[in-house]
Amino acid sequence: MDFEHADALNQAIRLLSLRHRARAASLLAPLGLHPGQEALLLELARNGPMIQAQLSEALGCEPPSVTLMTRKLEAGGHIRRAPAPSDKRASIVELTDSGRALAEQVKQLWCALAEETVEGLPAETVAELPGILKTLTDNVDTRRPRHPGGAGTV
Amino acid sequence: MDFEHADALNQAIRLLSLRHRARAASLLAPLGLHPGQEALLLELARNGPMIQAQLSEALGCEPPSVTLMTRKLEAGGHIRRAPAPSDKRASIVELTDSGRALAEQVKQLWCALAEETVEGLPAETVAELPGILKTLTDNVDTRRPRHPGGAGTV
DNA sequence: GCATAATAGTTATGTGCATAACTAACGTGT
DNA sequence: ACACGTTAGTTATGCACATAACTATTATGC
Repeated sequence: MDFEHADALNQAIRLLSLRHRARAASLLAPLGLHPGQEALLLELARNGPMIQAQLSEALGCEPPSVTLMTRKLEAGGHIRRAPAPSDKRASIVELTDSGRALAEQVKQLWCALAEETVEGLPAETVAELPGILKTLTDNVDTRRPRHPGGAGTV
Repeated sequence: MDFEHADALNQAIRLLSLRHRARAASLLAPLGLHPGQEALLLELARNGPMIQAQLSEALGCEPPSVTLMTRKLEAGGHIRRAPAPSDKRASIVELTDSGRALAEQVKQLWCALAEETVEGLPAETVAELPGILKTLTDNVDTRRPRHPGGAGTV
C-alpha cells in the first residue's frame, strides 16, 4: 500500500476517534458524564455486577483507568463498590438506582448518536459496519494474541 | 435503530480508537514519538511550514493542544518555530532536518500500520473505507457547520 | 507449612485531548 | 485617532487513557 492510501486510512481513523468522542462528550455532558464512563455504566447494565478486573477486560482499558473511573462514578453516586466475599482482593462493582436510571438515559443518547453517525450511508453499509470495525480492531489489537479462539463469527 | 445495533456501532468505534491508537503508540515509541505527534510531522511534511492556527485546523484539535505538541516536538529538535514577519501574533512552524528524516520514518510505519489494520478485508471494502470513515466523521463533526461548502465529492 | 508465582487493586506519573480565562496583536468601525 | 470585536497563542485545569512500581491476597509449588 502506498503512503497516500495508508495515510488516508490512518488519518480517517484518527479523526473519527476525535470527532466521535467529542460528539459523545457533548451529548453526555448534560448527564454529568465524561466519554468512557458511559461504557462502564452500559457494561454493568448489560451484564450485572462484576469485579474491576472484568470491567477492565470488558472496556478494553487498563486496571488503573478502571480505578479512577469507578472512583468518580462512585463519587457521583451512580455505582457502588462492595468487597467480594470469596476474594478479599477484589471489589464488586454494581449500579445504584441512580446509575440504573442514568444508564437508561445513556441508551437513548447512544441510539441517537449511532443514527447521527451513519446518516447518509446505505443500509447495507450500515449493516456491515460493526463487523468491519471489529475486524480492524482485532487486526491491531495487541491485548489478545491474534485469535480469541476462533469465535470470529459475528 | 435499536440499542443493540447502536451500541455495537458506538462500542466498535470506541474500541477501534483505543486499539488503533495503542498500536500506533507501540510503533511510534521506538522513534521517541507519542501518538498525535506523527500527524503534526506528516502535516508539515505534506504542506510545508504553516502557523499553529493552520495546524490546529489541519489536525482537528484545539490550539492549546497544538501549543503543547509543538513545544515537545521543538524540545526534541524535530520542528522549529519562527515569528511570522507579517503578523506578530503568529509563529510559523517548520520541520528541521531531523524532523524531515523522522517524518520519512513515520511514513514507513504508517504504511505498515494501514496494511496491518485492513488485513483480511476484501480489497473492495478497503477501497471504500476512507470514504465511509470520512462520512461518519463529518456526520458527528461539531466543528464545521454541516457542509464545508458542497465539496463532498470523494 | 512455607516460599514463590500469579492476581486484584492502588498510587505515581506522563501523554493527548478538552474548555475557560487570559494577553497581545490585528482589523474595522466611526 | 481610538474604541471595539476578532484572531493567535499561552496558561491553568480536568478528563480518559497509558506504564511502572507497589501492597495485599490467592494459588501453587515442594
